[in-house]
Amino acid sequence: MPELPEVETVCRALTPILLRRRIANAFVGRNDLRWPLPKNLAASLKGRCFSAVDRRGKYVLMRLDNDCVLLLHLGMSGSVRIHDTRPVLSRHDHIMLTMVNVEDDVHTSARHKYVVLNDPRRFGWVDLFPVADIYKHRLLANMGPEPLGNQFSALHIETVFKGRQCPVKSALLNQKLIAGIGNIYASEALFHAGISPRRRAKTIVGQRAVYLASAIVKTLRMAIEYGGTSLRDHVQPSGEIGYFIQHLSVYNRAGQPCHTCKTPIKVISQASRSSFYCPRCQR
DNA sequence: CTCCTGACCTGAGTGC
DNA sequence: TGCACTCAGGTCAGGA
Repeated sequence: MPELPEVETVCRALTPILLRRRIANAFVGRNDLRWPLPKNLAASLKGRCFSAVDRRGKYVLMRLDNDCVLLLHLGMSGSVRIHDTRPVLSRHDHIMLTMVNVEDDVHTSARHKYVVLNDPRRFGWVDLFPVADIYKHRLLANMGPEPLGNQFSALHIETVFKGRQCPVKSALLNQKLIAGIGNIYASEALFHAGISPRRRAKTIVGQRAVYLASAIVKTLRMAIEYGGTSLRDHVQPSGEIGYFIQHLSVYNRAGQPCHTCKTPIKVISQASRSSFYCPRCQR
C-alpha cells in the first residue's frame, strides 16, 4: 500500500490512540514478516507506554517510555486498524496491541483500543531498538530528506540528481535521494510538473527542478488531506478508505483521456515498475 | 558507485 | 467453476 501520504494518515490516526495509554497486552502471531521480528517482541512491549509517534519516509516510528523505538514499515500490503472492541483476528492480522487508558486501571473496557497490523503479503517489517541508535539504524541512516520538510527544495533535487543517467521516475523512487515517494506519487508529481518520466534525472535543472519540487510537495500534501490513495489494500486506521484515488491524474489511468488535453494516458515499464504519463503534457 | 532484474508473498483480476 | 497467468502501493541482493 503505502507511500508517504498513506503512512502519514496511519501516524495521525495512531497518535491519539497510542499516547496516554498503556500496552496492556501485545499479541504477536508469527515470528517473521519480511525479516524476523525482534525476539520477545510481545514481552518487550507489554506494560510499556508510547511517548511519541512520528513518521520518517515510509516508516512509522513509535517511541516508548523506556527509550526504545518501535519501527513499522507497511511494505506493499500492510495496514493498521484501530478497534474499540476486541476484534476477531483474521488470517493476515499478525500483531495486535491492547491499549488501556493510563489513569484507568479499573475493570472497565470502555476506553480500551485495539491496534491491529494486517499484512497479507508480509513485505512489511517491524523492529525495536534504542532511541540512541536511530540515526545509525541501517534502514534509516541513508534516507534522503523529507519532501515536506524544510531541507527539501529544487536545489536539493538538482544536487542529488546531478550526473544520474537513470530516468527521473526511477530517481524519485530512490529513498536515498528523497524519502517517502513511491510509484503512485512519482507518476502524479511528474504529471503536475509537466515532466516526462523518461527524461534522465540529470536533466532536471533550473525551472524544471522548481516545477518538480513544487509538484511533489503539492501532490503529497493534497494526498494526505484526502487520507491517501486506496487502490487495493490501503485503508485508514478508522477503516475508511483514502479518497485521493478520485484525484489521480495519471496513475492507473492507462488509455483514459488526460484531464488536461484528452490524449490517452500511456503506461510504460521503468526498472520493472509501471509509469503512467500523458505523452503530450509531459516532456 | 549506478542501474536493472529477480526475489520475496498473497490475492485479485483476466482470459480461456 | 476451474485453471493458468499477470499484476500489485516496496525494498534488497546480486550482477552487469
